Amino acid sequence: MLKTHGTQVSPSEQRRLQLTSSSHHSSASSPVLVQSSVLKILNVVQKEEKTQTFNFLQDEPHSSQKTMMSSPSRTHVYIDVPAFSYTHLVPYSAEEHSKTFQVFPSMPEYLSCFDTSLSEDTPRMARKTGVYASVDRQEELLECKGAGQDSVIDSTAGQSGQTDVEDRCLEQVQSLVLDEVQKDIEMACKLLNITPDPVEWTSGHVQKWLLWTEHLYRLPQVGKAFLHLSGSDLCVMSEDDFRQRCSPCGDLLFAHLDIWKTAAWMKDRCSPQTSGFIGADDLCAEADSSCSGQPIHLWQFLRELLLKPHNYGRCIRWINKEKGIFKIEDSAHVAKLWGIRKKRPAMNYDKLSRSIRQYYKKGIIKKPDVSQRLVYQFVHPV
DNA sequence: TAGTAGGACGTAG
DNA sequence: CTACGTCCTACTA
Repeated sequence: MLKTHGTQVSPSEQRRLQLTSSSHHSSASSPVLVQSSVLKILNVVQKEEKTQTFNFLQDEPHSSQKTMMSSPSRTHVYIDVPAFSYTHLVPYSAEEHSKTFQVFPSMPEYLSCFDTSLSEDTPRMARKTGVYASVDRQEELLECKGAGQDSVIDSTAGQSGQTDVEDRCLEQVQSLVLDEVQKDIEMACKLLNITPDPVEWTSGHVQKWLLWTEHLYRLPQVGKAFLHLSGSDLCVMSEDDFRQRCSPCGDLLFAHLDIWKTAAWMKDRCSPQTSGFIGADDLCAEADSSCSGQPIHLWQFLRELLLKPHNYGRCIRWINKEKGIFKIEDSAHVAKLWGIRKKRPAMNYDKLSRSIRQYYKKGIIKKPDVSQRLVYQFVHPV
C-alpha cells in the first residue's frame, strides 16, 4: 500500500507519478504533479530490482530507520522514454542523486541523466528528457516486505540475465508511462475544453492551459507573459524564449508544453480511430505501417528524425541542412529509437553506426570533409 | 571511454 | 540478393 508523507491514501491517489519540477523549489519540495501510477511502475520494476533496492538501505545503515519513521525520504525512478522526448527540471540535492543512483544500479540507461546533473552545483538541476517518478521510500519498503522479501542484505542475487529483464522492464515501464501521460492530457482537455494538440489552440486556449499548468505545478501567475499568443506561436518558441518571458518557471512550462506537443504528434501518427495512447510496442507498429508497408531504411529513419526537430532535436539535429550534415547528439537514444522501429531491442549505437558505415560504399552517407565525432553527411541532401 | 573503420558472418524478407 | 544486425579487431580522440 502506498502512502504519501505517511498518510494513507485512496487507491486512486496511489496512482502517483511525480513529474517533479520547478527550479526554485528546495530539494525537499513536496510532490507537485501527480501523473501516473507509481504503484504499477513499482510492481513492474521491483519484481526484478528488489535486491538493488535493499542494497540502497544497506548503504545507509545509520540513518535509514529513524529517517524513515519521521520523514520518509523519496526514491526517484528515472524512466527514459524513447521517442517521447521532454524535459523536466528536477531540483534534488547531490546527496539525493547519489542515493538515486543506487536504486537501480543495473539499469544505467535509466539513470544516465544524473551524469550531467552531477557536474553542477547543489541543489542540482537534472535536466534530461524523461520522467521522474517519486515515491515514499517507506512505502517501497512496505511493498517489498509485503512481498515476502525479508532478506535485506543480499547483493549477489539477481545479477545474471539482467539485460533481457531490463529490456522487458523498460518496455513495460515506457508503455505504462506513455499511457498514463496520455490519460492525464485527455483529462485536462476535457476539463479545459481544449484540443490535445497545442498547435490548434487559440490565445484563449493558451491562457486556459497556462492556468491549468500553474495550478498543477503551483507556479506563480504567468498568463501575462504569454498574452495574445496562440498555440502555434507557443509551439515554435524555444526553451530560451520561455525562460526570457517567464524567468522562474519558463523551463518548466516549456517542458510541460513539450509533453503535450509530443503526445499530440504521437497520437497523430497513431491510428486516427484509436483514442488511446500508444506505448513502445504500438509506436513500433505504427511506425512500420506509416511507411507504406515497406521496411524503412536507416538513412530514411535518420532523415525522419531530423525532420522532427520538435521531438528529436535533442538527440539528432542538422548542422548544415543544405549540405545534409547532421549530428547525432544522443547516440544511445537514437539507437534505442532505431531499435524500437526495427523491433531490435538489442540495438545500440555500435551496431547502428556500423550500418551507417555501410552507406559509405553505397554513396548514401559519408563523413563530412572535416570529420567530427557523431557527425555525418547525406551524400545527396534533400 | 566512446567513437571510427571495416572485415566476417548470420538472417529476414 | 539486399540491407542490415551482430561480433569482432584495430585504431583514434
